[in-house]
Amino acid sequence: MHEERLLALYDKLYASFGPRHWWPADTPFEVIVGAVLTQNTAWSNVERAIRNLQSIAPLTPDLLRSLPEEVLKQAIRPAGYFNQKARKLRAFLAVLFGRFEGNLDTLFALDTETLRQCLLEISGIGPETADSILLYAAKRPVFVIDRYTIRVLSRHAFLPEDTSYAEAQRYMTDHLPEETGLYNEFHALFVELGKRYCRPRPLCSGCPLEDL
DNA sequence: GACCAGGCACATC
DNA sequence: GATGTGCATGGT
Repeated sequence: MHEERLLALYDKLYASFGPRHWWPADTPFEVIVGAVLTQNTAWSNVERAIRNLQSIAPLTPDLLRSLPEEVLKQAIRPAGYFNQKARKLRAFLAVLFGRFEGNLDTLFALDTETLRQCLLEISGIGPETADSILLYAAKRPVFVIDRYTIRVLSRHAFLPEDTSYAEAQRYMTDHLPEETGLYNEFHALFVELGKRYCRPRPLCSGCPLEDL
């Protein structure tokens, strides 16, 4: 029942927007950097920050770790909260180099639950950032919830609008087949709908889901 | 100028 | 456990 309606939503979104080809990044490490930089920030601003970093050298853990504090901050400045985000990226690198030889493959060798806990212990990485890394960088079947996901699901009466992250996540995984590819596309489609039509104001103008 | 954006940590009740 | 606040840039 819930599953049918969710899949109907998915089909309608997919028919409207097509495959989103997420995450918009060239490497798993770039996914991680983008996931931190996009916290409460428009993606267009993150793109500038990532371009700035790439203009210095290919975006790798070693490069990022080698950058002086001020150079890093100035590069990511367009993404906002640059002091905090510089610290968050450094906190991730400290764990990556301290415990996993600076090697993402070594970090990603952990099982999904252990990896999620490991990420959540890093200051600056919360549930959405951790799950984005799990799904889009490590390719694990973990459903990512974000502001748009909750807004779309509540406006279309799947969930109350004050639903917590964990509750929304469980709702999705309880009512969908556990498939990385489905979770990947579905979340990306939520974001696309959210950005285009499901905004705080005006509410739902021209939304392609009106008859859902 | 107000509002919004692919959150999170921390303080406080 | 719920609620409030600071963090910062750039587009609409």
